[in-house]
Amino acid sequence: MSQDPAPDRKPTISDVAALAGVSRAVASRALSSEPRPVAAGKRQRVLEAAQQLGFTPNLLARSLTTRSVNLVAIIVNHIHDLSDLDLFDLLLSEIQTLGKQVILLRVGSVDRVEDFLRSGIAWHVDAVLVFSDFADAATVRRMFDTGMTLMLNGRGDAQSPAVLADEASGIAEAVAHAAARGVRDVVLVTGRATSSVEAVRIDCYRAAFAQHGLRLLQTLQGDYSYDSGHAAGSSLFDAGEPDAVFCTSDAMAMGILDVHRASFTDGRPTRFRLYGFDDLSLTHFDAYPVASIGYAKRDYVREILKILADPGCFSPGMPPVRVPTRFVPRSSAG
Amino acid sequence: MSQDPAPDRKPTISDVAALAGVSRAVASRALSSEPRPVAAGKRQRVLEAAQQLGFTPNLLARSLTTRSVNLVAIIVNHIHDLSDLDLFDLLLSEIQTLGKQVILLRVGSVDRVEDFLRSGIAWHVDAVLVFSDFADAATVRRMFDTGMTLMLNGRGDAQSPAVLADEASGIAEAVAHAAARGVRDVVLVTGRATSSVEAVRIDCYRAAFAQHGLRLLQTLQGDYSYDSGHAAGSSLFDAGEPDAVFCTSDAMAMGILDVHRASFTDGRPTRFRLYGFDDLSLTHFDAYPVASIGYAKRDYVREILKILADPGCFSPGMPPVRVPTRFVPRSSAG
DNA sequence: CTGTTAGCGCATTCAT
DNA sequence: ATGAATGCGCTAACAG
Repeated sequence: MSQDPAPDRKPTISDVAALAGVSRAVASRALSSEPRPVAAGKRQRVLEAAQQLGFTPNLLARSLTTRSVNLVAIIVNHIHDLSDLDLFDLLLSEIQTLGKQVILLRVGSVDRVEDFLRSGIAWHVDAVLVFSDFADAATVRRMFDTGMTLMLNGRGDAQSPAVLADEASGIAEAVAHAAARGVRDVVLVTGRATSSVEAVRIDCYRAAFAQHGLRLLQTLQGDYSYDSGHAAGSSLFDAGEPDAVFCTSDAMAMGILDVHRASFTDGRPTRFRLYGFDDLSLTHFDAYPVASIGYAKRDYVREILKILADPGCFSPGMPPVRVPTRFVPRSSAG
Repeated sequence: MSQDPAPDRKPTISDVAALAGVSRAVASRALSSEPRPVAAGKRQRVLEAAQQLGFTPNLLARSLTTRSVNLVAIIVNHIHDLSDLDLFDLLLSEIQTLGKQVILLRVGSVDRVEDFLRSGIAWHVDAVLVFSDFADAATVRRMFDTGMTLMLNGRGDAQSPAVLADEASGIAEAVAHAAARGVRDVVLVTGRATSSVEAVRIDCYRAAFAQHGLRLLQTLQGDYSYDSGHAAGSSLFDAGEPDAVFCTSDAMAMGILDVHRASFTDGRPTRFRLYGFDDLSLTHFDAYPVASIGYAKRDYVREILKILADPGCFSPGMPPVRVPTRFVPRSSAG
């Protein structure tokens, strides 16, 4: 009981209760966001007392009993995992709208990831959004004291909800676009196929090529980066002259574009058509008019938030939510 | 006392103590990272018991008494405030190395910022890194229950430590570079001067122009973005032909470069020299060889971490830590 | 060096 | 509808 609230100490709910002349329990109920039974008069007095004292509930103490911190973790390998900043900006903003705050975990260079995660508040978050492919769903579930692990990295399982881009649709559109323009021979520039997402992506391209009777002259391997695209650019014609080059990231396409800028006039191809992937906002810059494949960020974020806001909407066994990708024509593809 | 640890409940320190046959206090001390007096034998037993039970301390409970959560908040307006991703990536990584986790707050679109901050765990963080210019030091201190608010937005005061780029050095170098190449007439493209950082930056340019006897034909105002640079590009020659154009952001310089790409051959100027600001990693892309001004990100992060790791090293009244900027020549400046 | 005790601030029984 | 009492899991203060 705080008969004499120390001037330097932050007011607690006991102080509020004392000032309002009620018990702590009543004060707690009156201050609760949930509608709990409290006499109207007392509720009023409690609210006024809280106001007057500048009372702020201690959320650490609260979470001790409620077992909820209103915190969600976002796990990335590096910052660049969020292939586009606009996506992350939107995601962060929307999560905050839910009244939750975001703790950002970069596991790229952490040696003992599990220890690192366990020894921080992140262990107690209400939900985990996994962009990094550092672990599969089962491992992630073991690493956090939460039932809600949202797999966005393609390594999910039936126990955890997942939201994934449906890459097939966009890739099919892009390849059809090329085929319709008379493309016959193509080159594919990929990232490392260690991530399952990339493996799927590559399969989609292969299938689409086969369907349209396109000939795959060669497959070059990069690491999604601009520099690796630049490097791939040098060996682009090693296996013959392609009519089109498909890249599994915009950054690599930009590297290639820069190596072969002479083959483009006003961004339009004279030697081969160029297709990227991700629909980076950067492709709006004049110098990199890279035709790309992407999904509506707003839809993607909406699906994530739907699950975050109402975890009950997912039950084990449900398939991943799919957000369709679409082909985004730009001059590099003619 | 947990005589019979429920199988579904996570083991607490009481369980560990019981299994090890010691009191909770001893278990607590043995598990502490600080070196506390415990008999070697008991410490061993406690550690084994913890191991065996898979005990993980509840940091929320711990922080309730220690009043420290090992959490630092980073406040930005939008994600793009971290003008370069590489900086943020490094910063995040280094903070984690300190054993702290990062909660990222985007206050850009939040209506009642103060309420938002108070109603989340962020209120309890150990330190706050303020990149956003949404508030001055005094306000920020009121918004968090922490003594450690690190001002990185130029709105600091004597009570809080600050780390700032010393823009003068780099700007002086850039302008000197231009003057040495015979530049006489210049145009300045700025962001909104509402932020004090931008105001300082503009003053530096003006002073440097005056010192070298350069004539400022006109000042165009953008908002740091590529699009605003693009827009400014159209009115570049309204007040005469400049020999050089200085921009207070690389993005704006890139917009201008794209509007006037015909005036550059292989990135080198034929009509006017172009200078940016920020030294974005993007300027390594061939298409945007923008000469720029920047600081060593590693130094900047190191200064921040120095303060974070040892808050005692700052005492009220100390001036901001200054990280020098340098001119980074690239072909756009000839 | 060790065990007992008393909180940290809050939500939640369970009687009334 | 209310209040007294209990517990969340842990650390700190105090005796021994």
